[in-house]
This record gives sequence, structure tokens and C-alpha cells, in this order.
Amino acid sequence: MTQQAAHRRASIADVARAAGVSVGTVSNVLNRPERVLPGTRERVEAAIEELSFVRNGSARQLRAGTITTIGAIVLDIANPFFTDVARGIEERLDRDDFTLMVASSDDDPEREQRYLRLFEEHGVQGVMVVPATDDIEHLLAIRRRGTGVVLLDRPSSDPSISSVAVDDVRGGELAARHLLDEGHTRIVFLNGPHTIRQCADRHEGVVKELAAAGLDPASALQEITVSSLNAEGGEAAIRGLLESGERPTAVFCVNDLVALGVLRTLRTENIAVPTDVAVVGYDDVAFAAELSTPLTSIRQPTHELGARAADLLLSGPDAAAEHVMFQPTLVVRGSSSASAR
Amino acid sequence: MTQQAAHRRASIADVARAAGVSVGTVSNVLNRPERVLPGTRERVEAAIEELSFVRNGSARQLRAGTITTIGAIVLDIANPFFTDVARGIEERLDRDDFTLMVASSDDDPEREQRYLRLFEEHGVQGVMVVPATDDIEHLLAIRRRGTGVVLLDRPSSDPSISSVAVDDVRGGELAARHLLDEGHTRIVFLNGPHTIRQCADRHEGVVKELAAAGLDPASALQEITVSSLNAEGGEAAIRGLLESGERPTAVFCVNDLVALGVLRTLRTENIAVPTDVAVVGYDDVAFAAELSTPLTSIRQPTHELGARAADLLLSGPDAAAEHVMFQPTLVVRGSSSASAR
DNA sequence: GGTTCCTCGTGAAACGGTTCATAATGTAGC
DNA sequence: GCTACATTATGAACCGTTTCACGAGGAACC
Repeated sequence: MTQQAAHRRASIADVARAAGVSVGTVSNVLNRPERVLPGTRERVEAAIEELSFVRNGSARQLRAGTITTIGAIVLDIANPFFTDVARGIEERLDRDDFTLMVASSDDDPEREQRYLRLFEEHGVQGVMVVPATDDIEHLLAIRRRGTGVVLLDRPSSDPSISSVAVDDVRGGELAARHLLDEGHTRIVFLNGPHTIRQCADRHEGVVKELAAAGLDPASALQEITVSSLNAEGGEAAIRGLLESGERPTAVFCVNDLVALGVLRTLRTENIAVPTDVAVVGYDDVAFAAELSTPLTSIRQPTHELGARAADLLLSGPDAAAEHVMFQPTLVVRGSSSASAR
Repeated sequence: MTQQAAHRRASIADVARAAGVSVGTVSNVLNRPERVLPGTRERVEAAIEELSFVRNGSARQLRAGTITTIGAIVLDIANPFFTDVARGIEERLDRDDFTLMVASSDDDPEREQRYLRLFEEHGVQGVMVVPATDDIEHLLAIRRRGTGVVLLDRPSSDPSISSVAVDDVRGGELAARHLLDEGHTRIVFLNGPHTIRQCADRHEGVVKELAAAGLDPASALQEITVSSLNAEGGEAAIRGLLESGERPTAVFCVNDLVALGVLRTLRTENIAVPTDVAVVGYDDVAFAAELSTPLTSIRQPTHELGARAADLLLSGPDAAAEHVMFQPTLVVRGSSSASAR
């Protein structure tokens, strides 16, 4: 009969006592079983079973110093873009038997901090962060203290911190250029706050391209900051715009979820896409091509992004920092171009 | 100038030395600052800053015993259903200043085990698991050892383990009933392996409903196990079916991602939906309504699912186990019914 | 039979915090 | 001036592992 200890979990000492050996031997059974005589080992294993002993990870780690876990902090766990990136990370990590923990900062610097500290205090090998702010001083500090840091989906402004990103300025340019090519001369950009670098960069790209086309960005571009970077945010933004009597002809959305909300709203309002309003999204998530109005979008190599970030983190804390920059591509579909098949 | 210690992180003893106080005092500054004289406190804080000291979470926890973190293990982090549930969990957890770590088992019992052990060894308050197998013996063991366990999206077969689920048998019934109502007499069910309870239950529901309608499930139902529970799995399954010369009239997909793959394939093959083939999905993810053929789906209360699970876990390890069962609802759209607006 | 090696097992010293009984100091009251 | 009592600070014990120098007991060899 398993005698259920009321509260305290069995420790290695309890096991040693039960098996009639020393704690060192139990530890050896756990970590280098080949060094202990089969008979002894079996006795210890029986005791472990009997007491349903589970290693205390804290103690183990306190002594050992490190664990094979890495943490990732993304802006929004409900955004397929980030989970696709996470998949890429996981697959790479699996090869080295590392383990991934994911947390969502929800664009909130305070939450980001909290998770960052949690990860650091628990001695993860490294963290991948999609920073919620432009300021990465706190990440530098973590890096200095010896925890690996890789910026995800965002170029690093500091040479000592690795980053894996996609050229967001270029993405903004691609979207704007496409809309200009389609004959639009005014663009509404449903963007996130500029504290998020990706948003600022995409904005910069749009401005650049408009200027290059001889348009004055001040009048040719209307930027609206969405309340949240998802379908609800997109819906609220476009609804607000329509209710104020404005009717844009071209809407560029900072991600496909926002675009989804826009398309949904336009459909219920019986506004034709792309005839009345052209819509361009960002990320090219899996469902973009299958929407009632297939969504034109800027594609990013999510998988490679994650895998490369994992690569950098696994290459060790002493490897030179690298700054990887992927290029986005434009995928034209029916939401922005009547001629797209 | 910050003198960079080559390797070892500063410990509380280093701080104490630098500030000219005892370790106990440093600990007090950290945990009960009101008990230490302002002057002393400032000296200690300066030393902390100077040495860029970070608490060692393992040591802290080793002594304290517990942390305010809970872990969640889902089947597929790239599936919007699970991330929506995670959102629900997070929001509830936030209220109590708990922290959520998410891991993806990828339907793999071994990965599930690995993460489970990781969480348990690190002393999380509790874990929420969408089990990858029908066997929950290992979860019972964890529960016995004092870590909270809540089954997510799956009823518990054991009274001592809480669960929050949606009635999957009912979901299968709803889908089957709807297709029967639409005049179909044969259903192809693209399902996951029956080792995943949800899949088995939905199958049971379909069989039940077919039998209730006087049909012989053996001939009226063709079940195909998809290679993976996502769009690629759906695409491969339906493609295999078509290539073998079969042309189903009604396809029920175990989730919306699979359905997405099916719709995509049918479209490229120029097979009309719902005229030639009716398609029903499961989960009613955000984009289901916006697809080129709006997808009929079984809706589950994702948010409530997560929030309730968090509730149960936060109610403490000694609270009586509860078994919450939500009811799914059918949302009819154009993919299964020509009359749906 | 003595020396040298090997194989197993031991026990105590870390690891870096928290906690708590105790000491040191100052203040008040009589 | 003495006792009583706060207020701060101290330092050692403890949490549960891992590691490592060391000892005991054989086997092998000359």
C-alpha cells in the first residue's frame, strides 16, 4: 500500500533511506545509472516508485546552474503569425532536445517585463522576444547578465543582441506600391502603435513609397491606430471611419487579423471589395487565400524566422551576434485587384 | 564603471558584501522593504543596481516551495481554437497575478510527458492539459503528488480530476443531424486518431445520429484519419479520396483547419461547395464566417472554457473536483447549405 | 603476498536564497 | 539609573539536489 505522505513530497533522502543507500547513490541512479550495480539500482528504483518520487527541479537547477529550456515572448498568442513562428522555433529546438515555453505579452511592456524576469530568474538558456516597446535597454541588461537574447521579428538596434527579422520598411513599401499601381492615390493605414517597431517601420515604408511616387504623405496617407491588433480592432477602426462619413478607397492593415475585421465589416455594410475599397493585409496567414474576398497580403517566412532564431540561441552565448533580415513578398489576391485571378 | 564579472552572476551574498550588510538584510530589502531603515535600504538598492543582481528563482523557490505560475499543454499551438482558450485562461489568471506558460504537445504523448515533468519539477501551482491519449494515469499521479490538474477540452473519467469540456458527442450529433437534414445519406468524416478523446467522441456522436435516422453507420459513414490535424492534413486526406476515384457528397471535418484544407482543395479541383460536396467544420474559428464559402461549423465557448479551467485551478488543490460540461452549438453557413444566407 | 587498478558506494560540501531566533541599539517610563 | 520595550540588523539553519574526494573490497599481476 502506498502510504500517502500528507504534504511534503518525497526527497532524494527519503528514497535513500527507503532503499538503504546513500543520497549520492540515488543521485547516481538518476543521472548515471551505469555506474551503479544492477541490484542496487533496482532497489533504488523500487523505492522511487514506492514513494512516487519526483525530482525537485529547483534544487536540481540550483546546483546544476542551467536548463535546456528557452522562453519566447510574443505579442499575441492568438495571432497565427506568432504561433507559426513558434512552430518554427519548436521544430528546430526539438533537434537539440530543448524545450520551449511560450508567453504572450499582449503588447504590454509590463507583462513583457514580468515574463522576462520569470524566465531569467528560472535560468532559461535564452529568450526570444518580440519587444512591445522600442526601448530594449532591459534586454541588453539580461544579455549582459548571461542569458541569451534574440529579438524576434524585429531588427536589433544594438550590435550585441542578435535579431531575426523581416524587412518591415520594405513590407510597407510593397503594400503601398501595389496600391499605387492599382491606381489609388490615398491610403488609409490601420496600424498599431509606433512603440511597436514593426508598426513604425511599415509606416515608414508606406511614407517612403508615397513620396517616391510624388505624393504628399501628409494628405495621401491617413494613419489610424487600432485599439487592438486583431479582428475586433480592425472592425472598430473601419466602423469608426465609416460612421464619420469617410469612405476610403484603399485600406492597408497592419496584419491579417485586422484585415479580417475590415473585410467582415465591409461585407455587412455592403461595400464592395475591391471595387469600392481595396484591402491589403500583412502576414499572409493560412486562411488569407480562402477568404470570401481572397486577401492580398505581405508574406513573411514565419517558419524560417522561428528556426533561425532558435539556431542563434542554440549557437551559445559566446557566439557573435547576428542580424538576420529576411525579405517579405507581396501576394496579390482579389481584395485589392480586380484582375487577380 | 560597471565591472563586468566574467561569468558568475551576482548572488545575494555579493550584494550584502558590497553594501556592507548581512544577507538577511538584503533579503529583507527584497521582500519586506518596510522593515529596513531607509538609509540601509538605499545602500542595498545601490549595490543591487551596481552588481545588476537578479534573484535566483530556483534558490528562491527551493526554499519557498511554490510559485504563482500555471502551465498549459495544448495539442497544437498553431490551432486558433487552443490559442483562444489560452486567451481565456490568461485573462482569468491575470486577475490573481498568476502567470501562464504554454507548451504544445503536438499530439505526441512523449512530448506531453516531457512538458508535464518539466512543469511538475519546477513546482507550478497546476497544469491544464489537453491530453494526447485516453490514458490519464500519469495525470492522476501528478495530482496525487500535489500539483493541481485540470483536463482541458475533455471530460474527466476520474472523479478526482477536474475537467472543463464541451460535449463532443453532442457536437458530432449536431454535425451529422445537420447533414442528414440537408438530405445527405452518406458522410465522410475526416477525423483525428481515436486516442484523442475528442475525436472518438465526435465519431460516437455521428454514429449515434446516423443510427437514430435509421441508417447503417457501417455504410453511411466513412471515417478517414488525417495525417495531421491542420490544413495540410485535410488537404492530403481529401486529395487521397478524390484520387481514388471517390467523390463524397458530405464531408465533416474534425476541426476548421482541416476544413480549410478541404475547401482549398475542392476549390482548386473545381468542385462546387455545397452543391457537389457539403463541408462542415468544428470550432467555429474567427475566420470561418469569412471564407469564400462561409464554413458551417460547431461552435465551442473557447473563452469560457479557458476561464473556467483557470477558475478551478485557482480554487486551490483542496477544492473538490468539478466536471464542467459546456454545450456546443451548430452554426450553419454556406458550405453545407445552399439556403444559408 | 604485496602492489596496483577498478568498481561501487559514501558523505559532506556546495548552489543561492528565505526565515527565524537572537543580539544590538535606542527610547520611554518610573 | 534601571527595567521594559521597540526597532533594526545579524547569521546560521534549511530547502533538495549534484558533485567529488575518498574508502572499501576485489581482481589481476608479478
